[in-house]
Amino acid sequence: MTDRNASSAVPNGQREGGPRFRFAPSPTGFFHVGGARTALMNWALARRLGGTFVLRIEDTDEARNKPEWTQGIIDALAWIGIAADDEHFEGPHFQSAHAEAHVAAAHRLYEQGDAYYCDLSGQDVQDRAAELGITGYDGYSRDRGLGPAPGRVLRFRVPEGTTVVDDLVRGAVSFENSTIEDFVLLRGNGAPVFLLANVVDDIEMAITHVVRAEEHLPNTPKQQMLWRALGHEPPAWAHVPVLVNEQRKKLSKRRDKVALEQYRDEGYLAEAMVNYLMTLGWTPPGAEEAGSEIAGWPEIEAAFALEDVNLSPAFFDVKKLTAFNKQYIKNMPPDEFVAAASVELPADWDRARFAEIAPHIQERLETLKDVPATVDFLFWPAGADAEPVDYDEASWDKATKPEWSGAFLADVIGAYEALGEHPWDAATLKATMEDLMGRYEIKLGKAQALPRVAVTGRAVGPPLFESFEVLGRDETLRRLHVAADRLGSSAQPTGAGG
RNA sequence: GCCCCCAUCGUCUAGUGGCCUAGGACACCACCCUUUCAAGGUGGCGGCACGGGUUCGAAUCCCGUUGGGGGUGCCA
Repeated sequence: MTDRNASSAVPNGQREGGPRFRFAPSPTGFFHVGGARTALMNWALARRLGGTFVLRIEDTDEARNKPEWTQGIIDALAWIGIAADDEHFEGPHFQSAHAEAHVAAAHRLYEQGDAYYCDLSGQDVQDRAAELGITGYDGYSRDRGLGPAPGRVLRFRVPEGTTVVDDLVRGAVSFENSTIEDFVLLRGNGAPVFLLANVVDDIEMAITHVVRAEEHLPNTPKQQMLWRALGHEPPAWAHVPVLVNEQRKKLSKRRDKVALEQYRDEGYLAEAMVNYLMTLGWTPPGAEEAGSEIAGWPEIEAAFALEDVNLSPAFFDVKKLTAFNKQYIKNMPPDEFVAAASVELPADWDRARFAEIAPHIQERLETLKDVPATVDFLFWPAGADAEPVDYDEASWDKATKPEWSGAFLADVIGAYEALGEHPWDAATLKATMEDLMGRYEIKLGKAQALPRVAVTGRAVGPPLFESFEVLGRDETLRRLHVAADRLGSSAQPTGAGG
């Protein structure tokens, strides 16, 4: 069955203008990461092959779909680089606008004898199946010659034989037509179902390549029969594996975090998301030699091929996504990073001050959301009447544990104050502290512990001396004194001294 | 139940009969570097589901088993 000889070259029915791909989401409220992945694949192919990416909103389920969902889809696509104003982009088209064509096609099928009406209700079908010991519809009305009437559904007359689906990623997949029931085309109320609408629209829009998730594979033989019955050669099909969760179940919005928007809001970069999504089932060329799977869109677009897509479901691993995100943040141009990170900052935080510390935190972040907590100490109220530093007590305890800590802190304060008019810069601050270390026979790693907790409240953070420099002489010394006082008073009982 | 798909380290993958004593990435561990945390460097752990074939030779081809997934709507 793995006859993967179908080429990615345009198959039959190509019209001028190159191959036509399509992405046909239904507007259900948010954009699924799995949808993003298939959209990206279609986009890569459409652009490289000089074709078109058609966006079609499948909004035929009136029960749930609002105009804003459509805008949400367009925004989400734009976020991952699929721009509506790109020359390869077409749409959005709305399926609901073609309802008449769908119905007309159904009638044509009926006229041709490829479809017939049936007056059984869903319950009737179930009852008969139970009685006959079979599943699904048994073809009860096939030869009853019923005409259209309210309440009657129109069913496709599945022919005998075998239907072979030529899939670009899986090869030839064959289905025994006898296992496919006469499926519904028009509901009892006359409304067309997805299977039909989808095919009619694809034909109408001259789609040459249908690239979608594996869950649609079982629908494909039915759609292929429809294409033929409607007088057209089917398009090239390609079913890529689904994305699964840690339980290996298809990602679902009910139990899994699948909204693209959510990742965006949580500080993930579009480029990282795009790159990661494309590594699910596929590897950018040269990744092995480079020792990295990080690849920009141009590279991906130039190399992506359906034939190279892996066949098994892939686990959407947020940990790996996060690792990619960290890489991308680290590699951002500095000014771009400042701009992106600033969005996460409270309005009253001084942007200029943030820009000073930015280079020192850029390689320490997993997401943009981590920015505020990393630099917050620079924006705490300053001055004599400011609130006391909110120390992380565990860090404080550990930093004040060494018996020399209090004396060392006092020395640091003394030395820093002795700097007088000397520039308050990181290099000076570091050298000054290092001069003191000899007396205590400690290394910088230990020496900086208490000063760090004193000024930032925590045991970890951006490089210390740079932080002191950005914070400024007055506030740094003030916090150092506050800590010394706190240490002094707590040490009082045992009369600890220098 | 029935139909279809799939099966390489924990995860994502490279691999299309000999280059494989199976390579990379993420995660994890250790060490180095070091101003904490990161980053970087080095090393390590860890896999071809099982059983039959075919072949001089199989992770790669065939069959079966087992396991996983998807679909079975008058949803899309």
